[in-house]
Amino acid sequence: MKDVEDLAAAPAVAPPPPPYRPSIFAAPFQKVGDGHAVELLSVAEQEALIAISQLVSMRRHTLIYSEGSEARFVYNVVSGVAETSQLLPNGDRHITAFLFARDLLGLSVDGRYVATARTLTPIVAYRIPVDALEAILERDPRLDIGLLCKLCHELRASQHHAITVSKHEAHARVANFLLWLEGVHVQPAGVAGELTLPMSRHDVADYIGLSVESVSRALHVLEDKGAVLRKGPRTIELLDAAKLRKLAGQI
Amino acid sequence: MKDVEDLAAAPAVAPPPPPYRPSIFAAPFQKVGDGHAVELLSVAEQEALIAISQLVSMRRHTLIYSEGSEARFVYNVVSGVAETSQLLPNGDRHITAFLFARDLLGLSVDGRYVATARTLTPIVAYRIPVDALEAILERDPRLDIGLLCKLCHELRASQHHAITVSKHEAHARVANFLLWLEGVHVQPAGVAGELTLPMSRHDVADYIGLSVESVSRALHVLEDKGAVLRKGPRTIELLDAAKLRKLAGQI
DNA sequence: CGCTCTCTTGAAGGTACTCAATACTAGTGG
DNA sequence: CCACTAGTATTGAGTACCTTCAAGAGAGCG
Repeated sequence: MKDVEDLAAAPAVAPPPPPYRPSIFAAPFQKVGDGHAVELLSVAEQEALIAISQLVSMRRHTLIYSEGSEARFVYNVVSGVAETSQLLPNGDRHITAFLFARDLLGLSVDGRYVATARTLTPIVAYRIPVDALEAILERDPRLDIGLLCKLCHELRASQHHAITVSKHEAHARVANFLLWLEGVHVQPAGVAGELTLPMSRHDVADYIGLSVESVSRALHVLEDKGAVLRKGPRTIELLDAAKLRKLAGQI
Repeated sequence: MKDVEDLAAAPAVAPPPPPYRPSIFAAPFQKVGDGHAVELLSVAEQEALIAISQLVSMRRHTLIYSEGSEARFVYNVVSGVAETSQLLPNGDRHITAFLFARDLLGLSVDGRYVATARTLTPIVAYRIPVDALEAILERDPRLDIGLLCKLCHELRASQHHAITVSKHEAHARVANFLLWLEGVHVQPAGVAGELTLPMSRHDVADYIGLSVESVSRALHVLEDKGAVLRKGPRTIELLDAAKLRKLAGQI
């Protein structure tokens, strides 16, 4: 696994803008809209970001950046799935987030990345230099507000994740995870109600705080109760969403 | 317990600015400083916030706002401790955050508060109308960046919380909680190494995802191992910080 | 000073974890 | 195209931990 930032001299540059544009998607905190996520970047802001960014593509299972290394870029995912993780002192790995199209990654503190990021699928993303971004932020208050919304959105997701992970039995956590994934992950042209998992059982386990075996057993339970059907390790059909919600503790 | 926003006609207005000023405290994401939290508001920004805000004080165990109600204010805590919580469908209560001086509360989505907030101690805070705040944000990019830093800080805290809560045994969670509290909660003039808990066992349990009894037992374990000493239900002396860190899994 | 609420402690039961072995998938090379 | 292989996923048995239910001790408030 190679760190793409080390390849700065010869990055894999994807084709020009047309099909892809920078995009930030989140629910605004203002009382406009119906509470659903909307595009937060104006065309002008997209243009400004395109001007300072580079569209890069990476293969699956590629290290994007490492925890603790100098944070020079922020990434805006165009397509594909990535994950951010942190290594705990005892050797356990905790996945802090899965990131999809229209998400941002590259959170840093004191100029250093707080997590390790890697791709789970082939990915296309805008790579935005932080110093150039900061220069834009100084001048464009509307862009700042868009980012504020996105961060609020992320914060809320993280709090929701903490809830999922703290209470609930194993099968409830997995049920919650499947429902969440169905909502956020745009499926690659498949059968309706069929969920394609871009991550391994190990990733799922490290995300919801269970052992790999428990995830497997939990899926078995959900299948036994008729809520889902395992069609393959990475393919799960949601048979009964209502039942799944009930098993997830969402009553 | 009364909702202070319903008392808008006659709020408890605290004395003029001198001793208290709006303050936002967080670690910036830029590579300046030593990685520690710093004040993010300039004097001019503090003045601007004072101009649109009202300094309010509330008694202990007072409802500040309810989940789902219209989000008209953001609060900047000056002194005291508050908590935000969410009620789960199954009746469990999950505490999303404890908030101290220099923290912000009032996160909303689509104009509605996402959690219920209540005071744990007597509290003094700036109550900032969101519409007036948005007007300032439109014009002051630097303030936006301050808020971005604060949100990053919160997001990181929330992710750390999710980690604490997902892995780890009961005594490790409690040890982590005590160490975290020592770091963020300015102690009310007490003995060095002595921790005053502003929240009940029930609150702690709902925060770290354990039962009240398990929290109690975990404290017993930490005491048995010589890491802490319970001097009272709300007073805990940290005898051996290194040992506590080891028990917390921070090695 | 007594009451109530909070906190602690005890015992039984259930759930997830660890260790271990087997089945399967997918990627590789012949 | 097929066989092989390494990694991934599932299943089983035993153990350790947390939760629940229950009762008692302590603190704080009127």
